[in-house]
Amino acid sequence: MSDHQRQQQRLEISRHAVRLFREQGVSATSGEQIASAAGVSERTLWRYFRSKESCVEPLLTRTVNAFKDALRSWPPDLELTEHLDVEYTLTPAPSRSDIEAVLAVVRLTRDEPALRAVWLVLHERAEPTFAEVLGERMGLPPDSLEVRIHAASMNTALRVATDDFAWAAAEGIGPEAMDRYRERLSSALRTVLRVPDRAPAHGTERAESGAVPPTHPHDRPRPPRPGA
Amino acid sequence: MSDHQRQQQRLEISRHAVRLFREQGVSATSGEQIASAAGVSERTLWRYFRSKESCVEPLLTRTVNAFKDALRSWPPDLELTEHLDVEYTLTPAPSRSDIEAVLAVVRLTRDEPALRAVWLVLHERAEPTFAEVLGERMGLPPDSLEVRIHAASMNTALRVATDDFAWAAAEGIGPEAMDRYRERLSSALRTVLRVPDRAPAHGTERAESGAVPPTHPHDRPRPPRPGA
DNA sequence: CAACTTTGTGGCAGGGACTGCCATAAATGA
DNA sequence: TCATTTATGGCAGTCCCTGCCACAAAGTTG
Repeated sequence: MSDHQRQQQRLEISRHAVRLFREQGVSATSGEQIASAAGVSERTLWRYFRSKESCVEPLLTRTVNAFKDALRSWPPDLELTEHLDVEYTLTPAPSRSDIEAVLAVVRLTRDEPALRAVWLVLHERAEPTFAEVLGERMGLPPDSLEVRIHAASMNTALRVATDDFAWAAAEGIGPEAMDRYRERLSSALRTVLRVPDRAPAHGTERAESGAVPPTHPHDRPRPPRPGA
Repeated sequence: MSDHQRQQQRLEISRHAVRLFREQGVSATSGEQIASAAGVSERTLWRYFRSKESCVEPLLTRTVNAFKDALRSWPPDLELTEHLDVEYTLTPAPSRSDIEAVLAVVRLTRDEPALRAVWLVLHERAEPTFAEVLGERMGLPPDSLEVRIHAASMNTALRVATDDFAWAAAEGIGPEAMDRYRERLSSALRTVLRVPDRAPAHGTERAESGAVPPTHPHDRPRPPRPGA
């Protein structure tokens, strides 16, 4: 079986899993349900995914992958943000419904610690790739501390911006939402990369800290008693 | 039962869990073992911890907490790195063996995805605190995108530096190792905060990308077949 | 085409993580 | 001292997930 076929299979399962998670919640969705919805036996489901929650991975990865692709095509003579403005559309590969599914999952991660974990792990896994590109740029080895830090920061900026976007676009995504997203992402990357801004300082893109607060009171060790 | 007592109990269990994880590996350690080692019933173990792996949390949190404390005592007239050099000793609260345990766990996270996940989640949970301090500093609301990004970057820098340290100090930690750690952490934070360096640029603290490479080939979807 | 090997899948059994429920003990307070 | 709350243990049960085996599909060699 080709690697590509396997990926497709995983993606297909992922779509079903996410649909069920959205409809019923994660804990109310059993592995058996996912398996039968995807038309495979439960046994093979566990061969494809190590855990119930990791079923969302193939879909979630798409946001990071889109960024990766954009990064790799980053020409040396351009600002990163400028390049992303034209390149990082996120619309090419994934369909509209896929995007909405991804964003829905991101929102789910707020209250589902296990999903949050796969989201974070998934992002971290992308860091070596970022480090490679940045290392190239900076003329430093990709495994040097400095490059790794920058890569991780970039990663983090991407994550925060995406989180933000997921909540801002909670009800439907129009082109203006996408624009807002790119704008926020650019802003985030700029603060990380500290590219000399043409505008004097801040004041335009931040200010109103609008949108839904994507903070995460989520996890906590979950002790029996919340109060005193 | 006081909150503090509960914390102590959790910490105590955590020590046992980590010891067992180090001795036998995570998967070979059962919840029952942890419970009986800690002298509680399995039932109450699950009341204290939502999962086997999260048992390491109370210990792991100490590194982040130490940083939090140092951050909070950051006087307005000092560079952060200078402040940390004297304040962030990490030795005050936790004992030597605790520190070693923490570092061992951090090393374990390389090959134990579940542990890696709690490590990442734990770090992310600290970001609001960082954001509060930074927001204060920057005169911006703690929930503004810019502040959150900076907080997250700081977080990430701390994580990468700690990871690095855990591997560099794999065999015993002397004072020189601690010094190296602080140095690396300072370096990491400097690249994130981009504080104007007194030295012309780089060239002193990075250069040799020494230490053990703390990259993480760890997770991967775990497909049955690695090759073709 | 036939025999053989390789690879993907399903079924079954089982272990272990985790939860709900109830009984009971310990702590708190009047 | 009694009543109430709170922490714990035991037990049963569910579900996630794995090891094993048997079988089918696909590729390889003669």
